[in-house]
Parts: sequence; C-alpha cells; structure tokens
Amino acid sequence: MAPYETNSESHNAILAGLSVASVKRLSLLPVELVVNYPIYEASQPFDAVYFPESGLLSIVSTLESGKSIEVGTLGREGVSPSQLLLGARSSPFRCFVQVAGSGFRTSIERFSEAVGEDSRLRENVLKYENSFRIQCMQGIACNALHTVEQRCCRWLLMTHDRVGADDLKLSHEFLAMMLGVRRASVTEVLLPLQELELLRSVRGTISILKRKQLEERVCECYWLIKNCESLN
Amino acid sequence: MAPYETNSESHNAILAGLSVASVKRLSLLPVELVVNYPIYEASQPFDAVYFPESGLLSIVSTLESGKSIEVGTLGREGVSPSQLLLGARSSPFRCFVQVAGSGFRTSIERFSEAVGEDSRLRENVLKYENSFRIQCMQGIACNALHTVEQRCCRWLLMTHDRVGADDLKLSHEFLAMMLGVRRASVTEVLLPLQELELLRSVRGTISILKRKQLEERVCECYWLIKNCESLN
DNA sequence: ATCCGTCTGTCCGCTTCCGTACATAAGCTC
DNA sequence: GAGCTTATGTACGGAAGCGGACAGACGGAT
Repeated sequence: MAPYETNSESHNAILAGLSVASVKRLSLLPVELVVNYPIYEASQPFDAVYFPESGLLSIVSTLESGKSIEVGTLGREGVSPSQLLLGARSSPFRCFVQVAGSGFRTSIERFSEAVGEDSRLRENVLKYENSFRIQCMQGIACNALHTVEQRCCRWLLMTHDRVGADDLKLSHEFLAMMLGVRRASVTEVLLPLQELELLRSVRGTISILKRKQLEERVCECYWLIKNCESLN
Repeated sequence: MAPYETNSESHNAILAGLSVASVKRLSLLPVELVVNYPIYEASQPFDAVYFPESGLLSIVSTLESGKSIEVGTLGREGVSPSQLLLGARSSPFRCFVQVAGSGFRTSIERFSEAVGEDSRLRENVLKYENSFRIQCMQGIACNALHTVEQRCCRWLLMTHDRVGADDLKLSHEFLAMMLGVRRASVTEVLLPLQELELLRSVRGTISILKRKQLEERVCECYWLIKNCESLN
C-alpha cells in the first residue's frame, strides 16, 4: 500500500485535524492491527509509533504474582506510545492490540521530528495525554470503590465506544484479566445481564444488545472520562 | 520576602536544574503551604502554579456517593498543575495541601510563557508528567489487586519519602479517605504494625519507626514507582 | 476541673469477591 | 465422529473488607 498522504479520510483524532503537509511529514504507513500484536514491551525501547483508526490497544501491568491487569486503553482518539512526547523511551508496562483494527505507523524519529516542528500535532498529542491522564486517575478511584459489575460495564461501554461494533471478540478469561478479577467473577456478572438481554455472551464473543440499559448500570467513572474526552 | 532569584537552594526538582535567568523569568514568590490550602478546585480554572519544596499535595476525586479518594500525590519532585503543559485549564479533581510545607508560586501566565521559552524547564515538567503518569497507572493495578495493608504501607512510605520527617500529622480518618477504605480498616491495619513497633500512631500523628521493616510489607508498586522516578 | 469534639479501638453481621475445582459445551483437528 | 482444546456455568468454603455502631481516651476550650 502507498504511504498515507492526505488526512481527509483519517479516523484517528490526532491525525484528523492536520494539514496534508503535516501528515506527509510523518511518513505514515498503513498497518493492520492484529490481535495480540505488541506495540511495545515492558522496559524495552519503543520501536515505532502507532495511530489506530479502528480497534483497541491495551496497556497492562504485570505483577510479580504473574497476574496482569489493564492500566490503560486507547483507540482512534490516541497515539501510542504518546509518552514519547514526555521524554520517555520505554515503559514499565506492555501495550498490545486487544481488538483487531487498522491504523498507521511511523518511526520514533519521524514522529519526534514532526512533533518538534508541527505545533498542531504536538498540541493534539498533549491534549490526548491529558485525557489519558484523567482516564488513569479516575481508574484509580474506580478500582478502589466500584463493584466488578460496574467496572465490567464501564469496560464494555468504553470498548464499545471505541470499536464501534456491537460484537466484541473476547473471552471471559480475557476480560477478567483486564479487570483484575477471577474469570468466574466475570461469568457471574455477565449472566444476569444476559438474562435481561442487555448483552449476549457466547464462546469468545460478547455482543452489546441494549446499550442504554447498560449505561444505567455503569458507574459514574464512565461518564466522567467520556466528558473529559469530549472537552478536549 | 523577596522573590526567589537563584536556584542554588531550591529543593524542588523541577527548579533545581534551571539557570538563574530561567528561574528569574518565573517570578517565583515563596509560599507557605498550609494544611488544606487548595491548589485548585474541581472544574474551576487553575489560578496559580505551585512548586513545592517540602510538604505534600494530594489530588482527590470525589464521587457521587460523597466519598473521596486520592488519585495522585506530589511533593518536591513536581509542580502543580503540571497539566497546564498538556493544554488543560482545569481538572475534574481537587488538589490541596495535605502535609504542610513550603514552596514557590507563580502565575499561570508566567509559567506558560516560561515553559514556551525555556526548553529545560519544559523538559523537566514533561519528565515529571511521565513519572506521574506511571504512578497513576500502577495505582490502578494496586487498588485492584493489593490489600489494604499493602496499600497503606505504600502510602506511608511514599509520604515518608517526600516529607522527609518521621512524624506524619494525619488521622486514621484522613488516611482512610486517601485509600478509599473505612476508617476502621485503617485502625485494624495499623494496630499490628504498632504491636511490632514498626510505627506508632497516636491521636493524629503516625510516626515511622522501622522503615526497613515497613518496606518488607509494602507491595511491589512502591518500588516500581520509585524506580521510575529515579530514572527520570 | 469540666465539658465537648475528635480520635481510636472494638465489635457484629453482612456482602463481595477470592481460590479452587469440576462438569458441561462448543468448536477444531484428524 | 473421536478426541482434543478452550470457553463457560456452577459450586463451596473462606478471606477481606464494608456499614454501622458504640465506648473509651485524649486534648483543647471555657
């Protein structure tokens, strides 16, 4: 495929507002984001920059016990690793593709250069950093104070927002890892929701059926994060 | 007091490496940071920028239930509100002085100007943003997976590091709010530690007695965050 | 010295969630 | 379609922490 040269069609929020020249400078290459593809590994130097247009990336922390838990997530609203702009060259966490999609890639060098020269791009990334920061901070509160059901709804709704499709390819096992709970807890939480036909969950696929009613069960954290995203 | 003009004596990590001219440009005024003094209120425009040299600031999220929980903390390693550099002009959270100390203050305008002109200052703030970001992300994992005892030890050790004094003026009630748990849970966690003489807790003051042994009880999150701070 | 507000220790029943285990079911391979 | 692997449903005892309450203790104010 030819490098991406115009911005007219980009669904990535950071690229969306840029001039054609700005986008050109980034030498973007289209990439398929296939499930489990690693964006960066914990403590390894970053080696490329990704702008998702669809799909979802997860950032996870792995503890000594071997348990992993999601500590951040991003889709077409962001870029990864955005902390390049903060001077970071690696992260203690791992980032990988969680829901398949596509997007663009460029090198660390191109990105760093472009960010230095293009104030619009820099501002977009910084603003995105700010929403990410808020998302993390509210996540701290959420994990301490809300039930598994609430957090599970939040996760599903946030993912639904970003993926744009009603069918999410994920197992209970996987969702449990994201939330930092038992696999059985996820099953137990999803069953009643399935009874009520708010969603359907069959062998690796969770389908969102009645979003409105899921929204009634989600904790306020979902709305706070959503509002802060739209402000920026 | 006269405005602060040299950097030789600053204990604030962001100011520490700056040239005299850079510091001058910030027009810093010395401030006492008295307990409960608000740095910014939730959803209100920021009105000044603070560089702590001692003491501790807390950022808290208040939920609909009325419960509050700490979602971030900073001391002399940082500046608040650092997210100015990310384009934010307010925050959904509240920030206030939790442990008394002192530092410097400047206006939003001076800070923004200085950050635009002085790349060293900007880099310092961005690097600080990155450690703060890591602190938040690991906090998500910690709150989901670790016990109240572990989190309590982490909080005490982090505070001890920043405050530099063994006596911390805080009630169980207050610490409970920070951790997002019941007051009684804090009492229950501190009692055995007091039995072992790792600390002493009397009426509004917690004294760290045997740091080393508290370190044995803290979760890995403490070390991860600490390492990432020193890398930057 | 007394009063009063705050802080701490303690308790009880309850909920949530954990660790673990096992059984069934659904899809994949041969 | 037999056999395997993976996903889901279910169960049980137990731990952690909650909500709420109460009593004693401390210290500042009068």
